[in-house]
Parts: sequence; C-alpha cells; structure tokens
Amino acid sequence: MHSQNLINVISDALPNLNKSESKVAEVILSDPDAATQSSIATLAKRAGVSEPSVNRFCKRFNAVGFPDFKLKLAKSLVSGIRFVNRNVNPEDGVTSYTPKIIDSTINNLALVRDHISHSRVNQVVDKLIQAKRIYFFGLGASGAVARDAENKFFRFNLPVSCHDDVLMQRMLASTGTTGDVFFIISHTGRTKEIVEVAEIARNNGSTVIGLTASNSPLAQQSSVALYVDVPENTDEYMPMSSRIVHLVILDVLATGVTLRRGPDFLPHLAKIKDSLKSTRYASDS
Amino acid sequence: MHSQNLINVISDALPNLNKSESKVAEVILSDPDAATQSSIATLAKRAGVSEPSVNRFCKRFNAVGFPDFKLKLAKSLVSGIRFVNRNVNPEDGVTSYTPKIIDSTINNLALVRDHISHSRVNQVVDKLIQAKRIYFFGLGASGAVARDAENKFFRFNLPVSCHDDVLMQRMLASTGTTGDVFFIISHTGRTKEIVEVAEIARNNGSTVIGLTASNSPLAQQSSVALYVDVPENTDEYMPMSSRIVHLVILDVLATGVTLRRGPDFLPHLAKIKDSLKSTRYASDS
DNA sequence: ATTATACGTAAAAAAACTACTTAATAATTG
DNA sequence: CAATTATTAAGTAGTTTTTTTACGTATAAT
Repeated sequence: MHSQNLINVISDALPNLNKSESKVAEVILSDPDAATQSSIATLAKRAGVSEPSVNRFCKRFNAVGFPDFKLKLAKSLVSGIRFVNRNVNPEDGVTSYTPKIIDSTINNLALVRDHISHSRVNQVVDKLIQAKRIYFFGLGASGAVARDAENKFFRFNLPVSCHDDVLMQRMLASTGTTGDVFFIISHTGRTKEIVEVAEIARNNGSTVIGLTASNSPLAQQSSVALYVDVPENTDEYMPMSSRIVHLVILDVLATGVTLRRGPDFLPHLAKIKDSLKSTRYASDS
Repeated sequence: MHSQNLINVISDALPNLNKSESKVAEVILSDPDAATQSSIATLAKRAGVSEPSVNRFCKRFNAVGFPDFKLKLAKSLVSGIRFVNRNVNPEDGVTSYTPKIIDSTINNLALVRDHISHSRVNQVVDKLIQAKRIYFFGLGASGAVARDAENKFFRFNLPVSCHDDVLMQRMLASTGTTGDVFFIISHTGRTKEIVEVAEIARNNGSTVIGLTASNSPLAQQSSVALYVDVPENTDEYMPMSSRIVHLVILDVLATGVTLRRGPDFLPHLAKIKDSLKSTRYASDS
C-alpha cells in the first residue's frame, strides 16, 4: 500500500529485531524528531551500538542508507503529528482552531488522494459518459453535495437533476430504466432509506454509483462504488469533512468526463461561462 | 505567520533572488522530490552553479545546511501541499488528473489557512452569536454552499434558512431588521443581483456578512467581509475550487460559534446526532 | 575608485559506507 | 553431551562520499 507510516512499521517490527537493532529502534521511537536531526555517529552513540549497525538498521527498513532513512522518517513524522494531537479543544482561540480545522481537511484530502482507486474512478467516468440521464441523490449534508454536483454536471448537455427528498428519490428510482444513472452520495452508507432506493434502482436495470464508505450497505448495493473512508471524528468540535472530500471527488469525475468528451466540447463550456458575464459588475483589474 | 510551506516560500521569494540562487530555486521547484534525494554536488551541477552556492541558498531559507534543508523540503512535500504548477492537460489519464485536482484544492486550502484574517473570523463569529436569525444566500455553485451552511447552523437552535432564488432573497432582505444576519456567499462578489440584495439588507439595519473576493463590490457592501482569493484558473480543465474553500470556512465559523456557546451546548449537539441513529443500519464494527 | 556583494575554487572537516574481523549463537556430529 | 563447525550478529578501521569553511576573484553599485 501507499506510504505506510514508518514509525508504525518500526514499532510493529520491534519484536522481530535483534539486540542492537532494537536498541536503535528504541532510541528512534523515543524521539523520532531528534533522530532526523542527528548524524549516524550521534545516533549510534546514543543507542550504544556501532555506526554500521545503525546503517544496517536503515537498510532493513527499505532505505538506501542513513540519510534516506532520515528523510523517510521526517516525512512520516509530518503526516503522523498532524493526525494526532491536533484536535480542537474548548480552550482554543481563533488562532488555533482555524488552522486546525483547515489542516484536518487537508489531511483527509491527502489521504483520499493516496488511497482512491483510479480504476474505479475510470469505471465511474465510463458510466457517466454512457448515461442518458443522471440523478444525484443525497440526504442532509450530502443533499448539498448532490446539489453542487447537479450544478457541475448540467454543463454536459445531459438531463441532470438532484433530489434530497426521500419520496421523490424512491419514485424516480422505481421509474428508472437502463441508461439512467443514479449517483448516490452518503457519508455512512447506512441510511436505510437511501440503501433501499439504491436497491430499487438496481432492480429496474439502472446503474447505481455510490459515493460512500467502504463495506457499507450502500457500497454493496452499488453497481460501482467509490470508497471514501474519512477517519471518524472522536473530537466533538471537529466538523465532519467527508462532504468536502465528496465534492472534490465530484470535481475529479467532472474533469474525467470533460477530458473524455475531447477538445471539441470546450467551446460549449466557454459559452456557459460567458452567459454569466452580463450579470456581473465589470472587474476593475 | 503560520508555518508556511517551504515550497511556497521559495516561489514567493523567487523575484528577490540573485542569479545563481534563482537557478537553484528553479531546479528545486521543477522537481522538489528529486531535490530531496540528490546530493549537493548533483544539485549544483544540475543548476549550473557551484556547491557553496547551493549551500548558501539553503542557509538563506533558514536551514542549518544542505541536509537540514532537504529534510525541511521533504516535510513540506508530505504536508499535502505539493507544488502545483501542474495543470490538467488533455493528454492526462486518471492517474494524473486525480492527484492534480486534489493537490490543487489542497493548495488553495493551505493558502487560505495562511492568509485568512483571524480577527475577521472572530468578528463574524461575534455577529453570528448575536444573530436572532440567519439567512444564507448564494447563487449557482454558491447556492449549494449556502445549503450546506443551513444544514450546519440550524443545529444552533436558531431560525436559519438558505435561499438561492434572487426574488426571495430580495424580498427577505427588504423585510430584514436589526438582529437579522444575511450571510452572502459569492465567489466573484460581482454578481449584480446579489450586491443589490446586500445593499438592501444593510439599508434596513441588518448585518451583512460577505464571504467573497477582496476588493469586490460585495465586500464593500458587507458589514464584515471574509476574503477568499483563490487564484484564478487559467486552466480550463481545472475545476473552480472556491466553493470548497467557502465550505471549510463555514466549518471554521460553526466551530467558532460552538466554542463560544461553551460546553453546556454539547449535549444539544449530541441529541441531534442521536436522532439519526434509528434511520441507519447498525454498523458491523 | 572604492566598497560591497555575488560567486567560485580548493582544501578541510564531517559524515556515511564498505570490507574485513571478531564475537556470539545455533547446528551438527563424534 | 561435549566439541566442532556453520551461521548469524556486531564491531573496527579505513575508504569514499558529502558537506562545509576559508579565502580569492569578479562584478556591480556608490
């Protein structure tokens, strides 16, 4: 898998290490940040081992040598530290909670960037390209995401609509046919109503795309599912950021569709953009 | 300023660098990842400068020396913010456009994190706390943002609504009074209709909060304006990401309000969360 | 013309690595 | 079961690479 955290890898391997290697591991784990800044000699001395032992240690963990190891260690420190200990707490002022929330969102996006299945994205783009009609469904916060998606996809000259009303969703799903794509957005993927809607749509031969958590009932009911597993918020002050990840994935999909349509399609997009010009005050730049 | 990303720092400093320094900067920016893995000699050669020049370059950017610089560079690469001189182009496949779009979004978020005015955020939180009623207004893509905001803020036990219909907005603005807060979201801040609505609301003694571009007519009409200046997309394939930035800022504001309300308010939020439980399939974990 | 700044050369210092040796442990056989 | 032999682990010393420093030259600015 993509860049596993080096620190975790080391502490996992701890029991399988031999004497001097575990000494080195101990020192590194006790203060990883210091390790990234010390020379091989310093580290060897602190661990009470020889320099080549440290070097061998590095190579065991798939590094080219000591400097390369330090680099990898430093990298895993950044992503690690930002996850831990960056929760919002009641004492925080604007200066702390503002960057914390933004950083947490950034982190989630970075996670998705590294873990999303490109082949799945491609499959979804395929389905969207072939669609005769697209429905975007979501409830609550995902309703707003569906709304945004509608606003993006209508540009493709396709019948597109979005619905956040359970009854409407159910009725549309039951009248769907082959060629219809139901794009269903749900953070948990466990809302009964929405899973049922997915099932109804599928039974009618429509394509169901699920943007949701892996291993969720919705993911199982989907023809193609895009997994977004944003770490659960243990922190009550931290806002839910799966919405944002969903939006960005829809951006990715829209781009995929645009690219597939080819350069002949660009003038159409430009026309839509221009249509807004007269509604605006001229820019002073 | 908040721990600015080293890569951004370098590209910001680019115009102030002298000949050989800018050569070094060019090489590093063109492929930062490669830079972290090369020796000072390799880098110097590639930049066409001497080794001490590279060393001086490092020190200029507050590093102890070359190795330390490489470390810091590596760290800033992970923190998510990759250097995005990388536009989407027609030849891109999923594997390229997916990370490009996500990276660009991350980049914009990092920019806002580093440039947003904390005192303004505080002022807006003040206004929201004092509000007797909040209206979220937006058109087009910002309509979806307003929708999301409504979904977030209704939890505060306040009359909250969102509107993306110009006529509705106009009527509500004209009936607004002191104690009403009109939260107006607009990427450009130049849409005539929405600027007029802001003016009407203000003339009636309501508070107008603008989430929009600086130096825009809407910003001028607002009681308090939060500036979001996302760099213009020269690239036609790159989606507009100000929406996402707006959403995250609304997350920040909601958190600000929650914190201001104090811990007594948490049970209320928990109750809302619990109310959804029965609508879901049990989690298998 | 003089001073300051920018850049490079060359040599010294530091750091990292390699090859080789010794020690410790495990396995095998008399 | 002890002794010998493999086998693995760790260390020493020396080599190579890398980085830094000190100094000198060139170029630009005053």
